[in-house]
Amino acid sequence: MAPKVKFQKENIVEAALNVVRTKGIDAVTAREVAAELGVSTRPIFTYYDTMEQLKADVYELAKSHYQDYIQRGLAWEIPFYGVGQQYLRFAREEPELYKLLFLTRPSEASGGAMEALVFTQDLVRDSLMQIYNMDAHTADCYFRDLWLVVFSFATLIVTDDCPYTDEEMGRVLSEVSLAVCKAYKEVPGLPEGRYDRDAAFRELVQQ
Amino acid sequence: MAPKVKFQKENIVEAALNVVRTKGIDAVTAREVAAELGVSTRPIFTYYDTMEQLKADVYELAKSHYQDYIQRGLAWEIPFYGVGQQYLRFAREEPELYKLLFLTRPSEASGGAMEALVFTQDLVRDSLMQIYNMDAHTADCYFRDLWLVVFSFATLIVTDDCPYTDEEMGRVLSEVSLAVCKAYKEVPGLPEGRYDRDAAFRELVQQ
DNA sequence: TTTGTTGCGCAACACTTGTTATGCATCCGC
DNA sequence: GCGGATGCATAACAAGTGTTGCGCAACAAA
Repeated sequence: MAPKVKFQKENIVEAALNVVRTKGIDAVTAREVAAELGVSTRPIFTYYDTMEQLKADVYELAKSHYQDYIQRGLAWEIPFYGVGQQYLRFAREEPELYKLLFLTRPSEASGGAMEALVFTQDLVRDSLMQIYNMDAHTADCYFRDLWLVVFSFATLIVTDDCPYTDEEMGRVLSEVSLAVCKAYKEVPGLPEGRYDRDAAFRELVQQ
Repeated sequence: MAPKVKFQKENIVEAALNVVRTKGIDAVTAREVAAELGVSTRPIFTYYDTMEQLKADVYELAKSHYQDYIQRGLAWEIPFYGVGQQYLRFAREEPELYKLLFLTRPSEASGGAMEALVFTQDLVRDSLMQIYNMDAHTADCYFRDLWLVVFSFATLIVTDDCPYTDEEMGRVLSEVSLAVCKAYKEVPGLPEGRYDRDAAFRELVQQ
């Protein structure tokens, strides 16, 4: 009765996400997405009335990729540390998706930075409450410290050549993570000085 | 011999900066800037061959505003703390300029986040070396901690409704600043706990 | 007052965007 | 096979962008 459908909604959203990956959210135009699929612009508008709706779906797909990264971080030996590392990894490997999720205002796409932040905070809070028997408020305070560190690093990574080495970023992150562990677990004595704690952290991880 | 010039280059750059302030850098179009001045688009192109050149000047003007904020921070009782506070103030009062300076890639305008970061780091390093007799590397480490905190807060402020109150941000900032003072000055004993140090900091300031 | 220069308003050009009208070609039910 | 519903390519439209030609009118020198 009708010709077979060549492209599903999924294909279009994935193509649009690939455009974001390579050229950023501003390059997500009807013609650009169509070219990515090797199609005309027509099929896009059989699934979407406006490009805004497509962008909203792209945003959701990007968010689910982000959530995958963070979930994997929870599986690390020290989940608090793992979440931070995975956050940085997301920024390195998917900088344009990072910018879409965290550096654009809600109006332009949907959601906004707050949404992903709250998602992450909920995960970390649950993890801290469960592992360290921490109360919710304290957990949120520690999450805030983690967030301050990794959010800065990640944003520097995606907006410019980051002035800090991966090694330095890892060290600072481990220091913050260690502070959490130290506060709620008896941890082997720390070396003196604020910037030499990574060794102690490695010891802790090896236990 | 010729009609009097109505608009100087300066007027055009300032008008463009006002457009950035109210509608963001993407709204800086020839017609928008002309409307801001109540002129046609023609005068813009007597001073500039392309809009990109105008945007470069706008970027420089925004940077000088930023530098004014930071310079004022150095005049505070505790310059390290003052710089952080002024950085947050800049984000609150000039969010679009902040986004232009710190959340866009170098190619789009000129400069990029690194340029402003290096400028700020130089100022803070000099200040720390002078006041606390700190060596350059240590000063940069402390600057890094300050930067991590305020850069995260500021970026949250301009990209979304920040989940942290001004009071909480000020508290964390004072905590970081206090760590600097504590390391290089004998400071009255700190209350226990990682998140109650603002009282001690206030004491310090009152001395 | 005249004259020549030239800043600027007007309006056009080329281009890119979202969105849509048209018509071809496909392919399921018969 | 085959008819018709319909997915899709083509190409157009309107709106918005940067940029530029045209011509008026202002104004300093004569």
